Amino acid sequence: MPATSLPEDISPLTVNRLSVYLRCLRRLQELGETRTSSKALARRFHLSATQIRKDLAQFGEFGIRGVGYEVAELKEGLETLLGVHRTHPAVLVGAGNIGTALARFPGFSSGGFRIFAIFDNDLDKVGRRIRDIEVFHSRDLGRVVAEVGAEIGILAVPAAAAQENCDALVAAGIQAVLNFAPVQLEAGPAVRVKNVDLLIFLEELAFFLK
Amino acid sequence: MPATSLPEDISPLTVNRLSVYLRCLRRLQELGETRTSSKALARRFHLSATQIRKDLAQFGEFGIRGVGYEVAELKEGLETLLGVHRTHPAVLVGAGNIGTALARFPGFSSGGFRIFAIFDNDLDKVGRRIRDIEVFHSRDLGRVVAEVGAEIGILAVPAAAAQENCDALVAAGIQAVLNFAPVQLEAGPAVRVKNVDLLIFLEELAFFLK
DNA sequence: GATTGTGAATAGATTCACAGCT
DNA sequence: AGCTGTGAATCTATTCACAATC
Repeated sequence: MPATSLPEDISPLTVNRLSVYLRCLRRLQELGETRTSSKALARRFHLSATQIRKDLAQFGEFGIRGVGYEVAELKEGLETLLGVHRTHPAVLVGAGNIGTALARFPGFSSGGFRIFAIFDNDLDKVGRRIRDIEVFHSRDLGRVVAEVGAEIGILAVPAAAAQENCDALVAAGIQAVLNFAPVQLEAGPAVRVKNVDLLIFLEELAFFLK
Repeated sequence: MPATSLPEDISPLTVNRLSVYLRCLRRLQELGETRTSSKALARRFHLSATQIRKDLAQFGEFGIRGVGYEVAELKEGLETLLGVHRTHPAVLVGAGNIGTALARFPGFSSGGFRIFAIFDNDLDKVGRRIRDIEVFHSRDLGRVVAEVGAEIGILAVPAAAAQENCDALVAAGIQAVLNFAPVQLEAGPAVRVKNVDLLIFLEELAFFLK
């Protein structure tokens, strides 16, 4: 029986691993497996069995001692924990290369997120649609964010425009920002910001090249 | 005087922060600042002054006690440490949404990386060019990777095709893989893999929404 | 007999506090 | 006087080892 209580201090590292576990369970379900164990998951997906158990233990008891975990049950438990059992409304700011790719990315819609609007200040793009999502002018950001009740803002604008667009998102009441621009954004403490800097990923790889 | 010695056990966390510091220094240089200090950096970019010093200390002495750091000198030191003082040859596998956006992304070329070839198995795409980079058929991956001497492979293919393409990259002698597919890849211990899963980023944000 | 869940032990990362330079 | 570089102290994360359960 999943308890799904929500303790206060959970590390992002743990949360990221929960996402990984969720992927693994979805994969097992595709393969028709109905039951698993921390050891089986660890072996197959190169994880740590102890860590899986410790991570889950923070949220309740998901397994049966001596037996293991019910795949469907644990999967649903993780979906609930991560909050992807419902769909989160999001908006995308920036309809350039990366923004367009994100708008077309099918994974979001099937994974608990939906982009309801795109913003750009290029008048050639305003009014067009990317995958059925309308592109609005940036000046309408506040209004549209409120209308669609967006919780998450995805920032895919040039570095120089990132802070002002972040400010606009925050002013419009957004709660979390996924930022693809290579700048350290300044948002209030109430807004969670996650930075995704493609160059930093490559630089990490470059560092470890011998 | 930068020592730029290379100790053996450096954490990826440290390396990512070095990348952040490098961005900060570039920004200061744009603004015409010629000298800075750990405290000044920390205040301006919301970092930890002690941590900046500790991170740098692992690689030598970059500053002057009582004075601070020379912006240009520290910037170059970090570029050398991260290995971006030279350009790393890379290839991109997958010319779909994300692959195309990556190929067009100007940041790579200006940041120490260059994509020399794109691979796809869609014959409609083979032979075309994206931003002057030729799209080859995936069957030519081994030959072309060897020809251009690619060190880094960027994987932007569907999940189901990720492992086989990773295998092909590894067989061709690639040393590091940046993987955008939502799968835990199996590469040898000699190959460094960095996973970038957009859904996991959003799930982290979703978790922390109240 | 097998596996979970967990306190204790270990390893790793960050912060503190100050000696050592300029 | 002010800042770097660093050992010591603290905090965080992971792993070990085993009691509890099926």
